[in-house]
Amino acid sequence: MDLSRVGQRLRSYRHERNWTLDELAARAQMSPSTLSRLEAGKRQASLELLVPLTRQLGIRVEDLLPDEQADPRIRRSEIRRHGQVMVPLSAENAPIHTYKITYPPISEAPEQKTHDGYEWLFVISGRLRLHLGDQHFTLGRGEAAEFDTRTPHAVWAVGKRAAQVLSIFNDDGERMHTRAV
Amino acid sequence: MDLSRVGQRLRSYRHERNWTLDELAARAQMSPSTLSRLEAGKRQASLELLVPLTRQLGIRVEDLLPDEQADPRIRRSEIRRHGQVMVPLSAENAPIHTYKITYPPISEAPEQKTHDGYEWLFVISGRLRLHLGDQHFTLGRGEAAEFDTRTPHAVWAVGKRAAQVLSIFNDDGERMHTRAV
DNA sequence: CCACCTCCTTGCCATTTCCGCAAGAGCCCT
DNA sequence: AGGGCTCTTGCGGAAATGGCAAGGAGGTGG
Repeated sequence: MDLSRVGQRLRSYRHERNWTLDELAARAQMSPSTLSRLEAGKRQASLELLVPLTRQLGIRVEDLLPDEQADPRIRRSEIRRHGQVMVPLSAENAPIHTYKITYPPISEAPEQKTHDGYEWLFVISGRLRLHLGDQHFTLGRGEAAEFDTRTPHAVWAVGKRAAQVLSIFNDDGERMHTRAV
Repeated sequence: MDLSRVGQRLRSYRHERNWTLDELAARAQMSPSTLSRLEAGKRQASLELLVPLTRQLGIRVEDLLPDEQADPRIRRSEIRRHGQVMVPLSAENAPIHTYKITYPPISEAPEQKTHDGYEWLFVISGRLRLHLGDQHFTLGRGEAAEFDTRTPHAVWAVGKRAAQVLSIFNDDGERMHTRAV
């Protein structure tokens, strides 16, 4: 993010209004020299200075920052729970949740769980055991499955290695491809 | 504007994401102690610090400021031109422009001008002379007029006193009350 | 050409703020 | 008790701050 032009933008907003340095400085309750240096980029742009100025100019702080495509990269922390490592691959507020989940191999089936939602998963590596109600499945690398999570289900890795799984699910009980977009 | 809670908001956004101080500080390339003090309000909130943080958190700088009803007061400088004093009474980006204009009395009619737009005016005090194409009018206190500014027109004060006029106009050639809102 | 005005910039410098480091406080879990 | 995790804070050299006042730059009028 380029902050070097903040002062210039500030100045151009001031000029648009035909305000002098002294006038804006007085309205924003700071000395003209401070404002001059701020506009010239010779002072740090702190909120203490910027907020009164943007208020007087009728603009938002964001208006002083360069337009920027929102960063599309997902930057969330992995979540560790019951030995699983879940790496979120979608935004927190996204309608569909995507995770890469690493299941450690365990010898006994965990308890089956039930909740609203629909899940799709793909086995990247390892062998995955899926209990879905009374039915039992084993999925190898490259295999995929989808199921309604309102059915009691349990998922874990079998064998020696952990299983890496790409998991996509949503919160309500509908199939994902029928969701309104 | 209350800036004292900026740090608290920052912290709550971080907590929403279950990020530790060290994690966010590393992502935003600052030391944990700096971030700690910033969140505690013991450091000035400069853009240098805030912008990387808000980028990492996926929020805007404005999200750290208290919601505030936009100040409805118009705060613009008067414009002086040809001896006229124009006090803007509406925002710069408003669809309709409103001014209180003080016309100094002059003895000769200024040149008639033509431009796109529609104008409505009201005489607050003084006597106003209006030339509109071939037609000549004099307006006293309390009188109003409206005309298409594509017609050649000239406005000035006559008599000894300046005339104060409330003037409302828009930029295009339509009547104001027919504008789409 | 000089005086004057307005607008803005900048050197000065006492004072404040910054900020990384490392110690340690508080908390939870075993 | 001990260890791990998270966060806070004292310290001190370094950097930034900001009001004042001098002065530069540009325009206008005598």
